[in-house]
Amino acid sequence: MGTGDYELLWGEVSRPSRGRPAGLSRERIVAEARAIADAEGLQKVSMKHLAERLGSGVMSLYRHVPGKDELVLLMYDSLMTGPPPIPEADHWREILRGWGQGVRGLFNTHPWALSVATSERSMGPGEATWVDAVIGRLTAVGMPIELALISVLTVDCFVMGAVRPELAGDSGEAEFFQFLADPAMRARFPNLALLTQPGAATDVAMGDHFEFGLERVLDGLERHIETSA
Amino acid sequence: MGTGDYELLWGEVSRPSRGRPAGLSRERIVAEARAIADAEGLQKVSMKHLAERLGSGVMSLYRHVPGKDELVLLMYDSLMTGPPPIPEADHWREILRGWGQGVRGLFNTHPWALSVATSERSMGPGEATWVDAVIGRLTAVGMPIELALISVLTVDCFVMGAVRPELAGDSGEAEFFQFLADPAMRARFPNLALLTQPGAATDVAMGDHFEFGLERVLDGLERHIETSA
DNA sequence: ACTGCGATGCGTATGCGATACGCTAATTAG
DNA sequence: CTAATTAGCGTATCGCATACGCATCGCAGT
Repeated sequence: MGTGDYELLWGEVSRPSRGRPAGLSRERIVAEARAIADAEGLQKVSMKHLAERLGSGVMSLYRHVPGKDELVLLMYDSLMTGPPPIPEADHWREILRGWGQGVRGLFNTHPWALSVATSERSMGPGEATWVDAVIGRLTAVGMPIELALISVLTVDCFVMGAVRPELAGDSGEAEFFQFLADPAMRARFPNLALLTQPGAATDVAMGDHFEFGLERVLDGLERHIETSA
Repeated sequence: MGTGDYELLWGEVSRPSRGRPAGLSRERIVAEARAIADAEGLQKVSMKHLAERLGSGVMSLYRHVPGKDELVLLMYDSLMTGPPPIPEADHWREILRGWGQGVRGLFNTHPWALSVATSERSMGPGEATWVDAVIGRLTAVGMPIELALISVLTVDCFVMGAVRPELAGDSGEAEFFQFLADPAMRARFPNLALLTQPGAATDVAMGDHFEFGLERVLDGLERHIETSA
């Protein structure tokens, strides 16, 4: 992966005038694959299943995408075809907050995207468009461009990390600490046990974990800006 | 996954006195699988390859682990069998910094672990031990326990997000912005183009991205503590 | 020792997913 | 009308996880 993906993501899709015209298209394949992933999970995206949905033969797909792995990369980048989540605000903090929440929303809408995002890959046109846009907006409101880049990266890092527990299930904590039902385990993990005692304010903390963490990251950036100035 | 893993991770490994004694053991299988993953990547961990390494038949493995997916979970949790990365410090900030760096080191030593960590899963005994330990240490130096938990979660989120680009390759930036070699692309992404201009201080920023981000997160937590007090 | 239960080791068979190859069908340039 | 060119896709292959059932091995109880 890594290197060879460049051609795939950035190469142009040729549309020859000669020869048999294409019924399928890379666009349609990627869109249908995304529909499957959204509805049934990335695991259910097989070339066979995909071909059935498209009403075509399995091997026909290979005329439009090099292979399964590459298809997944295309699926991911196509998520960022639309407008980036940049709020109409004039303060960097609000812009980054909106950006972070937008990215979170993306992963919540397309849970399969997280595993793609956290795999080794190179940046595609969609992602580049989005990143370029935020950075442009941040510099427009006065943020130095190097700081803008690293701030976006930092926020993204936090968001990707923080989104995982959300995807694990709404119940969250209940299953997360399931083992603490056993008294022996409460003795083995006394601190975790404290947190699940009746009366502990953990529920609130866990529920708002994303918001809390994001604000802390923004606080940290703010302090850095104040200190540097 | 998710729910059914509980028994696997927390259930006791029976050692019956009757019947034929086991030559293989779950422990040995997991250890060998980890060795393969460390050396050749998680993708190369197949039941066949693993069995060859262990000098056993493929199906013998299934007497000790339920299946491949479960094996991977066991591999991950076994990473946290040793002592947690908690520095001998008395200030929460140093403790969390050391913890964050330690977790980062874990993922750098075992790159395959990141994809497991970012998949949906439940907490195993190893991870529980580590988390219990940090939280205990943080409360010991005066941090409220709810804050300790959410701070650890926040740091973990950042670390997991920030570690990915590191694993992608040492070159990092060069390949990351490969498409910007094309003048047409520099026009299409003007802000990213600025960042790769000769003279831009991006190299430094990207290189220290982890350290920078971690300090920002810690700054954010510090401000929150000051404000709350 | 002897025997039989209870557990392990593992060969074989199955089924699924990805994909290489090569033939067939559909257009269009000349 | 024909040759060139490209898309559609059936068939075959290969790797991988794993269900099933049999053979094997030792200890427990006699």
